[in-house]
Amino acid sequence: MFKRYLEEVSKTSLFQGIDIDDIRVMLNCMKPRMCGYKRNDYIVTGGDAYDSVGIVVHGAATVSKENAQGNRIVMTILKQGDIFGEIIAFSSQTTWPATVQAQERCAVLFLPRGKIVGDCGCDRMCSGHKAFIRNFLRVISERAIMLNKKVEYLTIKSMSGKISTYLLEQYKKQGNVELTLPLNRNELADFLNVSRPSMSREMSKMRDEGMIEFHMSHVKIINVEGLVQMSAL
Amino acid sequence: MFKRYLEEVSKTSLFQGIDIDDIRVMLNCMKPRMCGYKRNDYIVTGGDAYDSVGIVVHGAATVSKENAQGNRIVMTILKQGDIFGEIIAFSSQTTWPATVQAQERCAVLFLPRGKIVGDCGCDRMCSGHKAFIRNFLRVISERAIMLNKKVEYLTIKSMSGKISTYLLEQYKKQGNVELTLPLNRNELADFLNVSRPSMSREMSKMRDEGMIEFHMSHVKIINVEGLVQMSAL
DNA sequence: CTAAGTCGGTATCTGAGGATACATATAAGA
DNA sequence: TCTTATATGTATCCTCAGATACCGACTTAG
Repeated sequence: MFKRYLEEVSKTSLFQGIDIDDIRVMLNCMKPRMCGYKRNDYIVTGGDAYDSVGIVVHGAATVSKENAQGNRIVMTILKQGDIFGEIIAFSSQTTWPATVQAQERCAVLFLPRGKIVGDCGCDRMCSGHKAFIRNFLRVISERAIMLNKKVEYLTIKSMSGKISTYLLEQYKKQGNVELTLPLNRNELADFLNVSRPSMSREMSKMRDEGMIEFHMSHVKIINVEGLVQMSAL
Repeated sequence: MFKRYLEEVSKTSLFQGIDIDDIRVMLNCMKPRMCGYKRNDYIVTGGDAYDSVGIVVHGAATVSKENAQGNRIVMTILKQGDIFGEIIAFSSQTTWPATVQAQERCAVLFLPRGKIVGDCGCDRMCSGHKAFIRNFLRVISERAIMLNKKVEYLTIKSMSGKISTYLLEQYKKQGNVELTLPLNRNELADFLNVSRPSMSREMSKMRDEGMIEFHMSHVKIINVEGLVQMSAL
């Protein structure tokens, strides 16, 4: 039944490093639900009863939320292999906090929340199950770490602080004062939760002060110490 | 060996709902390390090698981080029963991201990260182990959900938006337009990441506009619709 | 009962950064 | 190649909220 997508499933973060035969056994054990959707179909709707983690085995979907007014805000885009609903699987939450909608024809595998930590028939853990649980823990942990980082950025008050913190982090990650930013100005402004023109203004100011040089996505840090200084504001 | 603290351990979120005899078996199985500290001792230092989840079984400790400048910022205070290091246990992170320091004489139980999903000797899951794993998943999930909520608040630009969102959430939770705020003004301002006087000013403005009434921790919502309107800004 | 501390509201001043509009530069397409 | 769309830099204006100071209301300790 799931044969067709076994390949895709094995590539997802949740099944990473698990033998494909074990995955077959586990899927039989967990009794997942496979659903197909066409463009613009609602996969899950915010407020609906929650009972399963979703895996996009094919296609793409958008995760959106609407505020009290009814303005819809797209939060992320799910691609093949991405999962959704994993954070609330083990919480006391009983409804979907957001809406997931098919961006194109797509297929989704739903794993019942209760079956994840082996409430399934098999007494002993199926052989891949431990790895699966470890993967699940890893996925949630990484989400929490990512959110934590986001909170850190949002908590920085001044814009120069945000920008220099971001640049220093990239510097640390890329190990070179000549950086290639992975985000364009719009995305970066969005990530730092500031307006694009203001960010440009600030970056130009930093350039005038001799802290950095830049052209499009290329940034060169001139004064590391100065940036460190600014990052604390 | 751990008998003395078995009672405390059984009350922590990680061991919630597990039979005390099972806990004893599990502790033998997981080979945790029990350490005692006196006031101001460093329990773990940011940057040190990470290998275990910590449980404060007695006393209190502070979690702090220092920025590039060297300014130390206290992030949370751990009380008896609280755990730390749980978010990175299953990530690829290998060092402690923050420093934990004893605020008073205290005792900490360290559970090796590798032993949590039963790499221990016992082939089959010890009977309480599934519940333990489920608890662990719940704890991390709830942390992620909390962080997610925090991000949502921090992302709201205007102060009136933050305040009305907060009040509406409390309204929803308490089910009554007459609210009792669980935070005092300082804490609330801190949570919303704004300055206290500005918040007071804004709340007074909302009162003058006939949206709310308040006195100390008691707030009465007069115009729910109006608040909904504001929460979108 | 006084003194010192804590908590909350208010007023004034100021500046960081948002909104907007527009110019330029790069990329994509016809 | 010329055209169109998208990304980026810049200038102007103006608002929102931070900093600071101060007052009054309560609380707690001596």
